[in-house]
Amino acid sequence: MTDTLRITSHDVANLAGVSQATVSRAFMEQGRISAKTKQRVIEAANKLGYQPNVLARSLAKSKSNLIGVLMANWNNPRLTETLQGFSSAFKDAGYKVILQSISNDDTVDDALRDFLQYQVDGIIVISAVPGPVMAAGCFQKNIPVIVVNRFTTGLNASSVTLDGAQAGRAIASHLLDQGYQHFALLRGSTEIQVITDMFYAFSNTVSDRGLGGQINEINNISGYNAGRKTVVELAKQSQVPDGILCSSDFTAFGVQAAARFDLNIDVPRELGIVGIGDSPFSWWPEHNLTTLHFPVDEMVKRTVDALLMRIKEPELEDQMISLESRLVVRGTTRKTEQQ
Amino acid sequence: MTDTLRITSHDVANLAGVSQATVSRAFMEQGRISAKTKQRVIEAANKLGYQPNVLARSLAKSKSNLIGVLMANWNNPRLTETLQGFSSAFKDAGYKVILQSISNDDTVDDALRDFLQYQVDGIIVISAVPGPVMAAGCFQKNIPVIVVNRFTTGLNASSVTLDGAQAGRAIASHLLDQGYQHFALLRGSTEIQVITDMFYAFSNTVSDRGLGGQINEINNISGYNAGRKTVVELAKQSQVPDGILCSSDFTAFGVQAAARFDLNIDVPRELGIVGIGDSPFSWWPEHNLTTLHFPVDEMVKRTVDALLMRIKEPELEDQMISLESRLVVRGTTRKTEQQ
DNA sequence: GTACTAATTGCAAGCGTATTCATCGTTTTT
DNA sequence: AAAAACGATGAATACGCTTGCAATTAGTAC
Repeated sequence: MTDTLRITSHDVANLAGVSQATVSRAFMEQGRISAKTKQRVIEAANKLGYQPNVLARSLAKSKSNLIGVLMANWNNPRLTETLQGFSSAFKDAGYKVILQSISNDDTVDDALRDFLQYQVDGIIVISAVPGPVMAAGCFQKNIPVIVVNRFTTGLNASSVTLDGAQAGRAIASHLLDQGYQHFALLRGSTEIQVITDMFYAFSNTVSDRGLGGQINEINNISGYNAGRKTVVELAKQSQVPDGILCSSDFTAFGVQAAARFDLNIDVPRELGIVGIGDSPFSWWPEHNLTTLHFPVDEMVKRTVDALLMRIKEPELEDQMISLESRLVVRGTTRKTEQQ
Repeated sequence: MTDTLRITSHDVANLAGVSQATVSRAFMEQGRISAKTKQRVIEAANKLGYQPNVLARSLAKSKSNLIGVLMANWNNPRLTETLQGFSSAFKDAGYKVILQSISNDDTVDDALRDFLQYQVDGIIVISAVPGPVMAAGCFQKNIPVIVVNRFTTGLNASSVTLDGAQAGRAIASHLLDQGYQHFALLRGSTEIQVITDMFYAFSNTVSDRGLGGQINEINNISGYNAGRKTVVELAKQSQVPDGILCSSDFTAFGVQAAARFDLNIDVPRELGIVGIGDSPFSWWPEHNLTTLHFPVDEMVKRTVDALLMRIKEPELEDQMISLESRLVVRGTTRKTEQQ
């Protein structure tokens, strides 16, 4: 095994007959160097197969060009798209993404600690919330943190989320317009602020209409089977609502299945179903789900812009960005033609 | 803004009254250091909020503990699960994952070049194949490359894939056992070796049975709409087969939709449909798809093991690992009871 | 208490690049 | 033609850590 490993700028310098500093300058954007020596250096580098060592560069510049991304939910297709978006967008901006996912035994803060050790220039947390201590640590080290898809406040971190209140109003309006009156609101964890906001706004909108609409809020329901079982249970108690809002598409699909396979309830005539996320297969005719659109591209863009801005100007304040989204009306809710 | 930034081992050394080298040893696994000074150092470090700089460590040790993962297909849920698996498994092994995804304009090799600049200790390429030049470059630098979900040979890279031939035989056997005879094989790109192997083995198995089974292979069909449209077209020409194997679940769902909504063909009686991937929602009763299981966990484990092994012992040879998988028989193919 | 060994600790030289400062050759100005 | 201004280059140092080597201390046996 011929050890051609580890070609450094010194090797290139020797071959090109210049100093190491000159090689360094040849590989920088704004390097003060004459065109022809640059040319010569590049040729020598190519001949040797030289690649600058980014780690050494990072050390020297005290800037890693690394962004730590923490992914806490791999089951939502729109969120994996978001992850993809981050990796592309940061690549275009000259950064690399270092990825971690949360497993059961380790916490958000452990992951953040690892990021700090790698000297990341910024941190994105998807669908989880950092602990206050760690968030303060990042703040003190001047490393911006942006929380995506979770609202959080008082934490030295920005956040980018859907506008839960706006969404709740939009969904309620649509359902009320279509004559639905008795609602069930199905959600998983009670600790997700955006959903809380959404359900709150939903309830308020229903009360404001003053038509005597009723609301039954059921927690800890998440996923297909849970959604399906819940509706069957409600039916057993003769408490089937005529409108169900689910905090995820998957739950909504389960609700739909209950109506279709278990209870023989006509959707959307007897029951309206609304999901959240606009999953890539929710438009398929076998589902045809009315669902809240999830603006992946905008979420990525706003997040990346905010983070890069903060990296460039550390004095900036945290932002709470909430994105408007629209309801995609399909076949699981009634639709008036004149709309 | 009190600039408490950049606490180094020197700062800790000062506070603890020891040398910087001692601080370094306190933070290493196998550091030759007495228990009580270690204790003292740790306390000082905590007081200052010190975190070792992994970049500097990597530079000094010529080992980055970084694994480059290149993701080329974000539409397949089983592959994003695989990505998640990699990030968890490498974390447990003391590595971090640096993630890149392929967009239209840039190539696999560009991404690999970036990985090399970050001095990664190993590279995983998911659903894409490196160019020969770059693969040779990695080999020369002694950085192991493993290609996942694509078979490739003669490239100084290992590969981990499904065993296409075994899968093709299993699927053909099942369909023939159930009396299907006229087949269509739908695939996307013709350049995926595993699918080629699968279709080849499928065809051979059909011929071997000698029942006069026919096979129509159709290329460049990928995704729901393409699958649906294709079957409708076949129907127009009265060439509807009685068994269809699709190179992805999504295509299979489209085929199912054509039968259900466009052509009113009875599945599985008149038409058997088989997908590949066992998508997380393929078991839902509205789909109930017979599909080839995708062994995510095993694929992750075999890949990680192979890569770590190669990092530890660079002399090892490349491996071509192919994983057996089983057909999950559900409602889109006939099922004999005595099975 | 002495001599010897083993365990700790400090010193200093890297790891590969960026960057300040001084030097030197060029070009422009008058 | 001399002075001034400028752009290109090299020498040297810093970035924060690891590690071989030497020096020191603690530990053991006699």
